[in-house]
Amino acid sequence: MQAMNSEELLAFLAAVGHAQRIRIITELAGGPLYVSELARRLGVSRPLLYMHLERLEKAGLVIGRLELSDDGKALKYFELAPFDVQLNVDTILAAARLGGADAPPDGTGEAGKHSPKGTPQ
Amino acid sequence: MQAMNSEELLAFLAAVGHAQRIRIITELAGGPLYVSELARRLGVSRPLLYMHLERLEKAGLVIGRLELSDDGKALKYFELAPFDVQLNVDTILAAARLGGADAPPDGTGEAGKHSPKGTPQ
DNA sequence: TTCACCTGTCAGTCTCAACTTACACATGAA
DNA sequence: TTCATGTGTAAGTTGAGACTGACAGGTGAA
Repeated sequence: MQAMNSEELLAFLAAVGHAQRIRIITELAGGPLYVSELARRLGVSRPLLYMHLERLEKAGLVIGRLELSDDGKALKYFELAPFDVQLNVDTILAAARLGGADAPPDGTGEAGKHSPKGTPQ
Repeated sequence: MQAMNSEELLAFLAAVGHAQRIRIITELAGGPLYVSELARRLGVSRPLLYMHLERLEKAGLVIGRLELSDDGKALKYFELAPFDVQLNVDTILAAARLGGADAPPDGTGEAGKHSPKGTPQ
């Protein structure tokens, strides 16, 4: 979970930055749940929940596994993946330096320019 | 920057979770810049940049101030606000507990339920 | 007066994520 | 066979955010 590039960081932030998905995380914090049960608890349609879970899984926030219940039914369980991300200027800059989708094509982003008053150009 | 509720956390995450705004943060990390100059550096239209900056400001990530340059021109400078957010299951749960826009109407979200195999209902 | 800067905002278009409805397909139990 | 349960996906609609272009205003300098 350390040193993600800007692409991964973006996926992570976009995944967590949504009310429904925060609720999913909150619910899964109590332990693994299968999709239909989770949908019932949240009052959300199953296809919609699938989309959110897919997004969370791609971002590495949840892990899904197909499990066979005692009575032979296939249940898709999801559980929280451990994650811990520090978010400040330094970590964002570090991610940007690692490149990724949104990295500027040219290295025009040197730090330390500070020109709050001098005529810029 | 500590103990934000789910609403604030969501605003923060949604603000940072966007490629363009990550680039804005990256650029502002080098020091304050006024809008037109920033727009030029990023190759972004000014109205669009305004929207992003507005969003970042509402989330408390940047601070804008109108400044008068030496030759009497009004320049709108933006600079990074200090921020440091830890993102893991605990901090998200803590934010959810503080309530906010996405908080569930009923307190159905107690942790510690763990029913991965027992018949849920 | 005109030019080259700047701020600020409005009215659009467009794209994509979010969301709904509906289907096909399994299983075990009545 | 039918019902209630589950998975998985393929349509569609919709709504919000992202983005563009054009405007109105201000300044100082040529």
